[in-house]
Amino acid sequence: MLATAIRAAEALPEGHPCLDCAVRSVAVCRVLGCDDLATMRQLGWTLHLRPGQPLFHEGDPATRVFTLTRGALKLYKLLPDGRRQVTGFMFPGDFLGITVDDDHAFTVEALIESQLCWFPRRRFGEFVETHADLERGLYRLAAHELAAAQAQMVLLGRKTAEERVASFFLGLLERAERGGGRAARTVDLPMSRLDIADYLGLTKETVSRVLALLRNKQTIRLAALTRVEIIDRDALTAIAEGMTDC
Amino acid sequence: MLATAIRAAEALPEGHPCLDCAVRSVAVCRVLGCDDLATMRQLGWTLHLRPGQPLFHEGDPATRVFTLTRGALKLYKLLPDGRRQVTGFMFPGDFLGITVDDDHAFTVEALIESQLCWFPRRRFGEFVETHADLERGLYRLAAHELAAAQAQMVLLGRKTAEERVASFFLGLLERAERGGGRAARTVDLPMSRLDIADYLGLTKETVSRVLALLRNKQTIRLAALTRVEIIDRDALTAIAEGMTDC
DNA sequence: CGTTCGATTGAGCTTTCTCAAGCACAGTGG
DNA sequence: CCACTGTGCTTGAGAAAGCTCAATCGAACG
Repeated sequence: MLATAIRAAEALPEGHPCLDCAVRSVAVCRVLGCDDLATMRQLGWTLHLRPGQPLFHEGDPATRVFTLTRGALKLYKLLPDGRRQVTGFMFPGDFLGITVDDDHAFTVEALIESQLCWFPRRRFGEFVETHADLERGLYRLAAHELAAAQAQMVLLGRKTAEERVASFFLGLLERAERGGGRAARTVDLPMSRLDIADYLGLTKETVSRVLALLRNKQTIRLAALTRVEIIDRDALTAIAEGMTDC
Repeated sequence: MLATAIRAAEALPEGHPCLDCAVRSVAVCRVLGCDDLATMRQLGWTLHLRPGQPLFHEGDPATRVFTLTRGALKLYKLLPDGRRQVTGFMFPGDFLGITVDDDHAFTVEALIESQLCWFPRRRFGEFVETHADLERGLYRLAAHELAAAQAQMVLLGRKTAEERVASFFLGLLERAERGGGRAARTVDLPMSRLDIADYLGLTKETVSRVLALLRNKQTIRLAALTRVEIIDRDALTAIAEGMTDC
């Protein structure tokens, strides 16, 4: 199915306005498990974001659904006094539009130069209604995200700073492997230390200190500020699950 | 639709084996927005739990889906060393079975005497496939739970102990009002202080101390160990959103 | 009336936060 | 080519929120 979609995309001439849509639709289709690329392509529009640029804010009316095709996003919620909780990061192929409310429940902002494909929410909804497999894919996606959210609750409610950071790296690693299709040893960090801290329920200083700690333990190596090499994955897994001292 | 379902249930003679199923199906139907009660009734089975009795454990194969018809449940995940995160509580009418994995992602345990209606997962899946509206209801339910999980992430990652407890009470209050249909002033706490603590990412001692604090502030009153009266809901809301000192 | 178990209260401690200073790297202009 | 500057990262020291351990309380139950 994915192969079909890619072939369909490649059949278009370079620069053709539909090319991008097609490529992007591949992502939608891959995520939602839908095969009707032709229809998807007719509906889609393109959108670019610069680093730091918001896609929409918490409370904005949810009029569109998106698929991230290039770049990286952060999703977050704010408290009135400015405290922030990053609820997730998105990478190419990820779908953004699971909601039953009329308004968005969180803010989305680009971490780096990003490209998205979007569809009007209503038309997407109509399209989904005529494609039972897509509807099911949407449900599966929501169920999957729910499970991830529950794992994050364990992290935020019960893990130590070191365990949180270890879990974070492993999560990024698994995501990279899912996206890239093969085992990875390094992960990119398109987000700032503050973003990481706000995702893990810590402060940027604590994140920094734990990074230093893991570096001293030879568990990770900071290849660059925004690039971490996992030296000892087993150790990292043990730390992440709190099995260091029991 | 709900009225129809209830009438169908009441049409059966007292003690008839289908009565319970019918009543329970009302709950499933209410939650999932499905109207085909007759079919649901034919598929359902009954199950009772005593306080503290587990329904299933994290990692068990997910072979059934449930609707809670009476009582209250807690859902939790454990770390290897025993640390626990309660990811949610369930009350009558709540549906339990959102997963795409073969195994359960959390443990479920009865807080008090409880009654559930269950269906074999596979047969439920087949049934859902033939009822597009049910499939949509399932998606909406998952999306709703996802939003709730994200709100809980803010609580666990960024709120103070006082804010967490205030949010918890307001959540229970809203749930009670949704279930009861009218404004509520008191909430029952079928769970222990430890359960509350494990839900809020605190210790039972801290929960106890915050309870005393809110009591001294005249924001709540402890009508009994397991019953809280909300005296000043606005104040509680202000605390929950962190708007006390800004 | 005593026992038990959960809830509360108290005292000291630990982890993480806060605030502040120093560092490193990228971009800018002399 | 190199100092200048800004921004984000790191490191340090002290503070605080919440945790741990321990004692006490109190309601339910035999």
